[in-house]
Amino acid sequence: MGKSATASRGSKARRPRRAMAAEGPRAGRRAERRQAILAAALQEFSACGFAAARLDDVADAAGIAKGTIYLYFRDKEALFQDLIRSEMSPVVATLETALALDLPVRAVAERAVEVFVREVYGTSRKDIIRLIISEGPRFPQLADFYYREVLSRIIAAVRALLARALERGELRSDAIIRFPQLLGAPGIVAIIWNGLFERHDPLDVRALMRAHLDLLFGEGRAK
Amino acid sequence: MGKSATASRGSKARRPRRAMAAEGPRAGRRAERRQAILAAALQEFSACGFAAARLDDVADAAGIAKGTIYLYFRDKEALFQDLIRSEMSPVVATLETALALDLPVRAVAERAVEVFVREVYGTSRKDIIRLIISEGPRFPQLADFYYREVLSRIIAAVRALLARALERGELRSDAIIRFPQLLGAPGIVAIIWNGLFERHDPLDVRALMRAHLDLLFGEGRAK
Amino acid sequence: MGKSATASRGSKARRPRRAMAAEGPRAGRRAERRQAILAAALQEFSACGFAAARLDDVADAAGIAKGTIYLYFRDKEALFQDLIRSEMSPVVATLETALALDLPVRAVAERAVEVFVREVYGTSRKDIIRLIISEGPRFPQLADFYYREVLSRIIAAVRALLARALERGELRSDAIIRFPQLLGAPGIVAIIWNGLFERHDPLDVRALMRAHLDLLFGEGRAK
Amino acid sequence: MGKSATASRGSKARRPRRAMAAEGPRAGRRAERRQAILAAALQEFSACGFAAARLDDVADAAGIAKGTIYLYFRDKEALFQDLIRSEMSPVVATLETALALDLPVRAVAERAVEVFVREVYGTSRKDIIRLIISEGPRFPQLADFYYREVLSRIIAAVRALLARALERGELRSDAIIRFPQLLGAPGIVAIIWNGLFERHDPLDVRALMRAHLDLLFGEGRAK
DNA sequence: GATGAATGAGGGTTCATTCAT
DNA sequence: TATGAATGAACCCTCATTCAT
Repeated sequence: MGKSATASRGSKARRPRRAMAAEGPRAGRRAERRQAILAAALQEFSACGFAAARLDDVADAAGIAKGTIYLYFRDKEALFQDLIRSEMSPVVATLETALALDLPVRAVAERAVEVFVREVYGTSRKDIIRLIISEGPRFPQLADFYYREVLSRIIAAVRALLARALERGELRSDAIIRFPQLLGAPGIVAIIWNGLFERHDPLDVRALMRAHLDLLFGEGRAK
Repeated sequence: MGKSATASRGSKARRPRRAMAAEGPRAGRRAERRQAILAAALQEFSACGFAAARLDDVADAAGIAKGTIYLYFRDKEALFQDLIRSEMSPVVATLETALALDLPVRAVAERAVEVFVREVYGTSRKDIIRLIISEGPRFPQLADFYYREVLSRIIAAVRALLARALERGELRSDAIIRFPQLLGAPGIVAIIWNGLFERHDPLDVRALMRAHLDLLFGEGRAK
Repeated sequence: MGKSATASRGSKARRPRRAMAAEGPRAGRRAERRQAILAAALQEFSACGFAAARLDDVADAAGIAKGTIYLYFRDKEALFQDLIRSEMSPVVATLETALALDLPVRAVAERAVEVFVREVYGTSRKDIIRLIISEGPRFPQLADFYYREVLSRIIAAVRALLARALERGELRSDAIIRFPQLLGAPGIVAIIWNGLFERHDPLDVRALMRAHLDLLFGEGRAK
Repeated sequence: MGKSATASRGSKARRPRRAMAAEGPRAGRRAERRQAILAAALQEFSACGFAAARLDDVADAAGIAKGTIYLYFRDKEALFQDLIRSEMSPVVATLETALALDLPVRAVAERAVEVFVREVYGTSRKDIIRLIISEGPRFPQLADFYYREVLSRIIAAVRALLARALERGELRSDAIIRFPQLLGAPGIVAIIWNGLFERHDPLDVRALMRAHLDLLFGEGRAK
């Protein structure tokens, strides 16, 4: 991630407090470490929750010393919040793009399902969502951020899509426009189910979400 | 003496606090206190999560001394699990009853929505469900219990209801029979939304769930 | 999360504090601290017994923070056991050497008495023995260790010595070969007496043990 | 123990603060309970030591409620000290009598051994001695009491016996007069051994003590 | 920068002691 | 007198955070 080459500085110069990640071999190394810590943090926070996760274990998993974490993050909470923030943003654009396609709703919806399954449910972002659900109530800033940067944007895109569909007569009712949450509900439920009951009763997410689309739009296949 | 198995301390089976539950003035007082502790615990666990909740605060909220908790619960975890178990069981029967009514699906579904809104969403049981979602992954026993005693029973009742409906031609498709989770999805989403985004964008649960029913069964009103 | 086995917390094998013991400036400092803690622990455990000793006081006496103890010892019990083990082992070799000398029994015995008085009775090892006597019944592992690493080796050395003496006709009877404990008995009694009645009736250990040897071997002086 | 019959009082009379255990059915019951508590306390203190013994367990073992203990003993320490005091006194007289017999030392010594084995080693008094050894250093009053009421009296009796023996030429030396502790040493060692190493290497006390007498007085049998 | 030893506040749990019944 | 529920101080242990190297 961004490991471009810059002029290596004369080795005696006082190192310049890193004003803003000027790209250099140093900056590259720095970004790598940051990523390693975030990855380890995701692992630990997912497994234990915020309060019970131990920075000791994060450091171990990242292959660094405990103190080093504090060179990259102010404290445990900053690490946690940065983690959440950094993971979700990228997927939004992809979803927005998928939802903006000028196709029949059903087709768009199926693509969005694909994106969700591939980019969220099938990756560690699923765990990020779980963390937001679990810890969000204790971290209002986080919920705020998530609402502002992720949810509201997706909801807006969904609303636009559905408005188009309504005009074209592709929608049975306006219920889902008033409550676009309903479109994402099976995704949320799948993530929760996966965390709690997978071993009692495994769930086929894709099938679940397709079934949901069938209910919303009728049985017709699209694409 | 802690966890290592070396220091021998004759294995005095911890005497089982209260074998008898003969109703007496004592038993009444006891049950009251137990309830007070559970109520306080719900408050604390909901607010902080299991790990971060402090028994000191539970005691304060219950108006008792810290040590008293241990007269009623073996330890923090037992308190937590007892809390979950004791709160959820009662509602199951009510839901089962509602779902067993021999009426059109839509009518039954609306009644179930009512039960949910009144008995779960409108009460602290909503917080219990949040706790199960948040802490369940770290307490497999809890998830097991919840699946066995609550979910599987409700799902069975839902399936029975839907099978009846299918025979009568009241169902557009069998999708929801294959994934009865879809029926509960809006409830779950509402609870989560309530915890995270209520202040950005309040949600009318009843309307949300009605809208969902409209999507599933068509716009027709029932009852 | 304590003792119950329910809350799952991935079994992160506690990383083994210090694998390497390569002598460095760090290792030296480390060993010093360890010794300081052990010395403080001896003081506290001797004064209060295992159960009543407070790690807070150990830390104070060692001039460190409470938490630091746990960087060197797993828990209170490990500290206790390590203390016992580390203090007693060194003296065994010295005693074995003294007992293996090819001299008349009486002479050897007198040297052993000297070793005991100088290396045990006159040092804090006396307190270690008191601790073994007091706490051993509650710490079978400790009694086992002590029997295996200390007592049985001394007894074997004593038996060898006495067997030689018996052949040479230096022994009045074989009684003491059957019960080599009798040779050490005055040492034990002296330690106990010292702890209990020193202020009522001080005891001259050396004289006591010499008198005992007189009884066992006759009045003859040796050396 | 002292269950004599007195006039039972009219049941309305204010109970008279029990000035001094006036013998009555009440007093008898009281003494019984006291004994039960002491017996239970001996069990617990022996098994766990003073600090680790729990009054809860004492109460359970005595078949009474925890609070009741405080009707008979001021606090945990008083219970402990009363326990030690009450158990040892009786045996002193017996030993004094045995030691005062006008027989050859060896014979007297053998009788004393018998008394010890029967009245101490074979009974729970052995545990009392263990407790004095273990806890005495932390309870100076106890050591004082024990020295005054038990040890000094036995030592005096032993000295008198040995003085007689010396006059009659039954003694090889005066060593044992100077250190009468030597006579009891095997008893002490046996008690300690029993607590620590019995399962590694069981000990025949009687044989041990006889062997010791052989060493002190020569092989001759007596009686 | 990186390290990891050290810190010490904090929280779960125990248990001697009290007191209302 | 007897009870046993209730108390709360005390203590072990953890872990986020700091800082000398």
